[in-house]
Amino acid sequence: MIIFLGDTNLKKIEKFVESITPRDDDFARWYTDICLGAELCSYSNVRGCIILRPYGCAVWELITAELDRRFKETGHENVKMPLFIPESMLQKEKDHVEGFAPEVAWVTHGGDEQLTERLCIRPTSEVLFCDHFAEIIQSWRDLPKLYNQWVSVVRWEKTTRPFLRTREFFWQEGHTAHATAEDAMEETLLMLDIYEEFFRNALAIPVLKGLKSESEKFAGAVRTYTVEAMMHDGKALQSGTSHYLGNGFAKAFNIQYTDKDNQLQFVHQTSWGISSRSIGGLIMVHGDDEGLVLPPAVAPIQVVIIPIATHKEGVLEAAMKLKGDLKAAGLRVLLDDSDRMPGWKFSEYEMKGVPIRLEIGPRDIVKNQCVAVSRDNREKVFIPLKNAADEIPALLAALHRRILERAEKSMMERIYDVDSLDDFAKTIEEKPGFIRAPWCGSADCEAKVKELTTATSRCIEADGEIEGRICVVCGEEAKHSVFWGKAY
RNA sequence: CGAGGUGUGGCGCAGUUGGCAGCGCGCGUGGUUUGGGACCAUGAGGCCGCAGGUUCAAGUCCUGUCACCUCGACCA
Repeated sequence: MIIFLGDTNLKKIEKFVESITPRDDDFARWYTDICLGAELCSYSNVRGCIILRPYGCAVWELITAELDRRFKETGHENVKMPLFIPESMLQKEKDHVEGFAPEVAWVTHGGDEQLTERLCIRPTSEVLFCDHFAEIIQSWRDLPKLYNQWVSVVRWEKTTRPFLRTREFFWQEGHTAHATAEDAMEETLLMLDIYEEFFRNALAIPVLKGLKSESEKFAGAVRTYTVEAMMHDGKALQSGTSHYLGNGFAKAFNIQYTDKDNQLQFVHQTSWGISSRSIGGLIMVHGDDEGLVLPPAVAPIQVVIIPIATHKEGVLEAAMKLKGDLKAAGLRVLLDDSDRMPGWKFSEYEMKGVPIRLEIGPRDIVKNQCVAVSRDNREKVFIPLKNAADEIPALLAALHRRILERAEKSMMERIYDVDSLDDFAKTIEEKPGFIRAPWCGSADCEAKVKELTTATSRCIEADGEIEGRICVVCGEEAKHSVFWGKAY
């Protein structure tokens, strides 16, 4: 049988061939297609490492700028610690070294010569900061020390995915030392709040905030708090953590100060971090079948201007004037006057998640207007050229609100309350999302949930309702209300 | 770490029984186009992952090795 296809069908087929994998057909492949297609990153020749390409790097730089500003506003200072940790130093805190040992990369040689002591490539820098704190802290007047660093760290992961789990990743790690446990706890919670605020207001990602269970907490911490986001496929992404370290590290590293009564005291510490993994979150929360959708705060290009029929009288001039107006208004603008077809450019910048597209062609110039199209809903509005600089910021703000609201609705609608383990297993299997269920607090029950459902405890709900409720596993009195989910 | 898969122009792939290394996209140049991924013409681009072996002859067969991908196990 011979099938004749009309022009329209041929076009559709061509487009289908060139487009990315539909999100709901194969989420994992869709994710990878976006990472590569939006030119965020490339695979490198070392397994588990990625090359951050200019566009992806620009997103990361905007993320770092947003966070760094918040850190500075709350009195933190940036430092840079070395890349290497001597093996003996790493081993000073027992829980810590046990937690990280399986994924540490080692340097054994300098040139041809074997080192007398192996050097670990930092998987995190607690011990480096501790060693340094011990040296610089003597008096209560030296406290608090509020440090942060922007570096990359290495964890020799076995299964890797771009941004979500790479062997080397970029992050910030805050490390602070305080006179009292109360001060350290206050810092721990302050940074957690800053993370939550950052995710909402910069990345338009809603998060659940809470305490990690004993088995999920950071190696060496007394308490670990987390912000957890829900991805489009219902899985959880641990997006930022804030640890209250107590004085365990201080004792291991002898970080002491003299208080006002001339007594020697150990400091109380915190550490907290957000990584380039958050870019993966951006993709998986906001992206759609056309590609990435970026919230304006971290969009390297907030507005792309696409002139139509650039050879026609006045088009390019009007586009350049528009670009100048928008730049003067403080927006990040790109004018694409390349000789690509307009349709090609539309698809390209949708793939890259540019929030607003402005079209300006001969028909608009006659009317002294341009066409603005929002990335998330493709809504078109006509804007008089002289008003563009005033009206675009409002469009950007509206886009941020819409994608945040949509993400919030999507998360809230997919948190399911269950009261039995059967119901738990059935729900997590049939309805991707989070489970909220009471828990007695025992590690055995927690492990049993994981074994039966593959879901792990994500965090303990702050003011969870547990009055009169029982643990979904053992039936004992519930101590906590816990959010559970399958996690990246 | 276990199972599977893949290595051939920049990318995606084909390459039969061993016999001149090809196709699509992309890229360069010239021109026509331009409101949802244009078209014509004309060019450039290769140690077939790497190392051995068999053969008159290897992208193709054999042995080894390396890398990457997917799914598991593991993983603050």
